Amino acid sequence: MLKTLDLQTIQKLIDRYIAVSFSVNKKGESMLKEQIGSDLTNDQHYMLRYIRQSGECTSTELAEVFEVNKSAITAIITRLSDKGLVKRKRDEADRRVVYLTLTEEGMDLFEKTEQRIHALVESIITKFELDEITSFIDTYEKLSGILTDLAHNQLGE
Amino acid sequence: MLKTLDLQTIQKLIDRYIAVSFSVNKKGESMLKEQIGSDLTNDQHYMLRYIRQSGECTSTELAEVFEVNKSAITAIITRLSDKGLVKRKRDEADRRVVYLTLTEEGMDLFEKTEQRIHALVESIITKFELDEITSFIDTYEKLSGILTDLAHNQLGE
DNA sequence: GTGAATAGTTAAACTGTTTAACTACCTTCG
DNA sequence: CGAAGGTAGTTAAACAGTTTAACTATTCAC
Repeated sequence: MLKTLDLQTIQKLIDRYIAVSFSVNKKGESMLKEQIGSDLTNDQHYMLRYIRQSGECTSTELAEVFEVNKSAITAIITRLSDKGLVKRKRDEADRRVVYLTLTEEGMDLFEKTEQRIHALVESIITKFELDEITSFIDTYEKLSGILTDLAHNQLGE
Repeated sequence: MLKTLDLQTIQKLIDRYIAVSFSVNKKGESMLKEQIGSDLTNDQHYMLRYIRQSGECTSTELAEVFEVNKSAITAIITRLSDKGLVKRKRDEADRRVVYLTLTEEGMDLFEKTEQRIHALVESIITKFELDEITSFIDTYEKLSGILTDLAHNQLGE
C-alpha cells in the first residue's frame, strides 16, 4: 500500500526524521552513524546537502541559512575539508570571498548517505497511511513553525 | 478565551516549547537565556527539574533517564555544582553512592525560571483554541514517539 | 588614497558528549 | 577472613558545535 508518496513528501519526512530522531551533538553518534552507517554528523550532512544543492556557496551564506556565526561555519567546513569532503576555492575577482564546493568524495558520500536514508524512510513509510503521514508533517510543521516564530520574535510584545 | 487549560496540558506544552524552540548546545544562548532571562541551558534546566522532582537522586539514575553516559552527567552536575545550584552528598550507608539535591539557590532559580516559562507559555496559549493545542501535542507526541522508536530499534529488522 | 565596510580565519572559552581508565566501595563465596 | 568480581562515580583525553573578540586581507566610496 501507499506507493503514491511523492518525492517532496518523502524529502520532508527525511528532514523531520533526521531532525527529530536524534539531537545533534553526540560526537557523531547521531542517527546517521547509528543507522545509516555514515561517519557524518547530522549537521555535517545538512552542510553537504546545502553545498551540493547550491553548487557553490560561501561561508557567509551558510552562516545566514543555518542562523549561526561565521566562525562556527569556519570550524565545520575545516573539519569537513580535513575529511576531504569539501574544497575551498578563492574567488579571483574578489579575493575576500571563498567558494565552497563538494569534492568527488564529498559528492559520493553525500549521495550514498542520502540514498540510504531514503531507503530507510521509505521502509518506514509503508507502515502508515498517506494521510496519516501528511497530517503528521503538517502538524509538526505548524507546531514547530509557531514555536520557532515565538522563539525568534520575543513573544509577549 | 480558553481559560480551561489544565496544568498537565500546559506542562506538556512547556516541555515541547523548550524542546522544540531551540536546539540545545549554543553556549547557553538557548531559549531559556534569550527569552526567559535565565542563565541556564535547556539541559541544565531539565536536570534541575528532575532533581527537584525526585527530591534526591543519583548520577546513575540521571544517566538512565536522560539516556546518556554517566560521565556526561558528572560533567553537567559539576558545572551545576560550581554554580552553586546542586549539592553532592555521600550516602554513609553505601559510600559509593552520591545523592544529588538542589541547593536553596538552585531551588529558587528553578522555580523562578519555571514560573517565567509558565507565564510565557500561557500568553501563547491564549492565541489558540484548546483542541487545536491538544491536537498539536498529540500529533507531536505520536510523531516523535514513532521516530524515537525507530531510532532506537534499528528499523528494517 | 585613506578610512570604512566586508569575507573569512583564528584564538579562547564554553556545553555536551563518548570511551577508557581509574578509585573507592560493596558482596559473595570458598 | 579475604580474594574476585561487581557497582557508583570521577577523571582524562578527545571531539562537535557554539560564541565573542580580535585579526588579516581585500574591496569600495568619496
